[in-house]
Amino acid sequence: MKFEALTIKDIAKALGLSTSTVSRALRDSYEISAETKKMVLDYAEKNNYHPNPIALSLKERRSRSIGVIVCEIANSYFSQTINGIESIAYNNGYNVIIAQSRESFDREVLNLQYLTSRSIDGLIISISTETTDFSFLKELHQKGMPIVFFDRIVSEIDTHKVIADNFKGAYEATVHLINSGYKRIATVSNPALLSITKERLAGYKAALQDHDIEFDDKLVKYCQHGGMIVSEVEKVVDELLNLKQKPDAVFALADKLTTNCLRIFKVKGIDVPGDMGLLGFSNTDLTELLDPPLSVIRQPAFEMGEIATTLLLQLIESKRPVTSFETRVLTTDLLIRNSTRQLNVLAGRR
Amino acid sequence: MKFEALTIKDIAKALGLSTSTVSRALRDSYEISAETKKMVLDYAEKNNYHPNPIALSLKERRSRSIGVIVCEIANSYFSQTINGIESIAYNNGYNVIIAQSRESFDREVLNLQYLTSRSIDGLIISISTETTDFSFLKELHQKGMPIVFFDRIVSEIDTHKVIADNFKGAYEATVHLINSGYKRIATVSNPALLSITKERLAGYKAALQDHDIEFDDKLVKYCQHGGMIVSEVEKVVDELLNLKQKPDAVFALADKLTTNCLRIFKVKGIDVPGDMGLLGFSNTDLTELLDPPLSVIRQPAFEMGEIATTLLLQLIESKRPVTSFETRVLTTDLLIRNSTRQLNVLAGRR
DNA sequence: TTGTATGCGTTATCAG
DNA sequence: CTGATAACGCATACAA
Repeated sequence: MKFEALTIKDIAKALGLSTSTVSRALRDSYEISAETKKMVLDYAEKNNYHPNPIALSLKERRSRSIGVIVCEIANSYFSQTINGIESIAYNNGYNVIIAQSRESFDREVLNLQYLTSRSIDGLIISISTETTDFSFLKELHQKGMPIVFFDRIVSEIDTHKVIADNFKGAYEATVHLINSGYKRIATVSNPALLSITKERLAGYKAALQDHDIEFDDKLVKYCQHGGMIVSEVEKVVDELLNLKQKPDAVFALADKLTTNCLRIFKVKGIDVPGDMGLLGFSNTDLTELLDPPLSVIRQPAFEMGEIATTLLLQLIESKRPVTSFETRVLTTDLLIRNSTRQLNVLAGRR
Repeated sequence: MKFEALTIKDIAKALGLSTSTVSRALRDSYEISAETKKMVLDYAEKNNYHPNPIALSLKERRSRSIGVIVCEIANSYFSQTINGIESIAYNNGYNVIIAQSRESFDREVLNLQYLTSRSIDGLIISISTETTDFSFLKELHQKGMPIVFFDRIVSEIDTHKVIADNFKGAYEATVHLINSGYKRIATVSNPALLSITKERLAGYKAALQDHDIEFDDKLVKYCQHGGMIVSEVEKVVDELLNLKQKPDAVFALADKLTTNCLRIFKVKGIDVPGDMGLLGFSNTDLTELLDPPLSVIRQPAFEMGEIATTLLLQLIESKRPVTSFETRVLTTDLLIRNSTRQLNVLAGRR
């Protein structure tokens, strides 16, 4: 008892018409008589006819689906972004096909190959921490595949991009740490080559400079796998703690890094913010409920997903090749959690 | 400069062969001479040929993609499940198409209509809180669409199901609350008709009974929208707090409900676990870092996604109609967080 | 061993 | 107003 969907041909046979007549009737063509139209429409309605999207895709050379590649779905920032993507895609009749790179370049390329070659109309991607070779993406872009980058962008490829104002976010966060009395602020970050890392570190450095604090590159630590592996974060935290001149605060430059730093501090019995200040980028909606309530920089993930999708659909549906691309920069929110405890500690510190 | 992929026809023309020869050569058919095969393969390789998946889908009447409908992606439990789903799908060459019902029955049906009618080969779904009419799903199932339910299942439809042992999880959690000294344990739960609600409430009731605590239905509160709206949770918490005989603990029966209860208690200045015990189902990986560290029941979300997908692929790829379906029940983990503070409070309570 | 013809479901083009 | 036919890209039964 195999699933056999009703086709236009079935309707034609049942009604003694030709397929083209049925097709036109269904599309409400002006050249079909009212009665034929009604007959077809009624029959289609009653028998729950739906055009076969795959046949349509073949004909129209478009699949009405967009591919999304992120490193990991189970990450607040990315799942919120996908939420926004799905929201716009759904409203415009597009499917969203999800793939995860799991921070692996190889998987990213495989996903790319897999999704492309005509099965997606466009691509929204945030590249993996490992990716330094953009030739595949470049080629894809040159072949005419509409691409929108978000978060971890590839600056060399000229297309729409959606990012948070990472510079400003990091700047404000660093200033907040400085104003809270911290003097030696370390960073735990993603790989150095990632766009977000560069932008955030630049903001951090600018804030230090504006407050006459000397930049010390021993205080900048990188996690090659973006904090996916806890031990990796633990290693760099240990390195920081073993420095001759220990830092008094950590600025974590990504979601997983922030929460994993907190986790490691807890395990090691390091009191936050007593022994060590902590602030980081994070999009979980639980940061205010943490112990201590953690001040965080939050990215407008949902909106970023919405905007990326809107831009992508513009690219997909534009008749002429698009020549001018934009980079949307959204503001981040610095959410300051002033637990009483934190205030006391900070007061004592000053 | 439009994206024009290489087709089998192009290769045939370029090499002076017929399309069928090329097709067979590419599929490594035994009836093609080694030299022709090599010529075709080399040309395809050099020109980066990829078969058009849409044409393949039309021919084979399968899209090699599976649909996933959940209420919300940006929910730890569901994003973890999708992680597992994507993992298995990827390894088997299937696309994952995501759709969100946002706890709305109408959207769920629209998604269903949208994804089906031949554009997906199978469906993995956890129904929305609103859904009480399963006729659409039933019809789909009868038409032969392979379906696997997970988490919020539809017991009336006979197909594979993947659930956590909600009864046992809730039982153990309730027992833990009882053993911690709580005597009047309220529940905040999803709508009563949801499978998970029934199973969890049954576990809760059984635990009460086994410990000679009378069940009081005034202590059972439902949130129609699954805690998507904070105010909804706040309302039922208020109702509980206004009871003549106030509860001394809350057992939250779902992810969002748990964290939102904690959030509301914080806002209201209710100390957990001093003024009010709290324990709930939750899959965020931050519960141990919360204030207080929250004991939770965790579902094996990733594995559930993996198993659901494995079962679905079996259904899809089985030649004969499958007649015997199974319900996989995975054990939950009760993660007990014994903060010193909590221990003191509980010691004082006894 | 290779080529020709057909069909998957749909729409567009051309006839009638 | 309606019908026949070709085409989208591919695989395959059938011919050669």
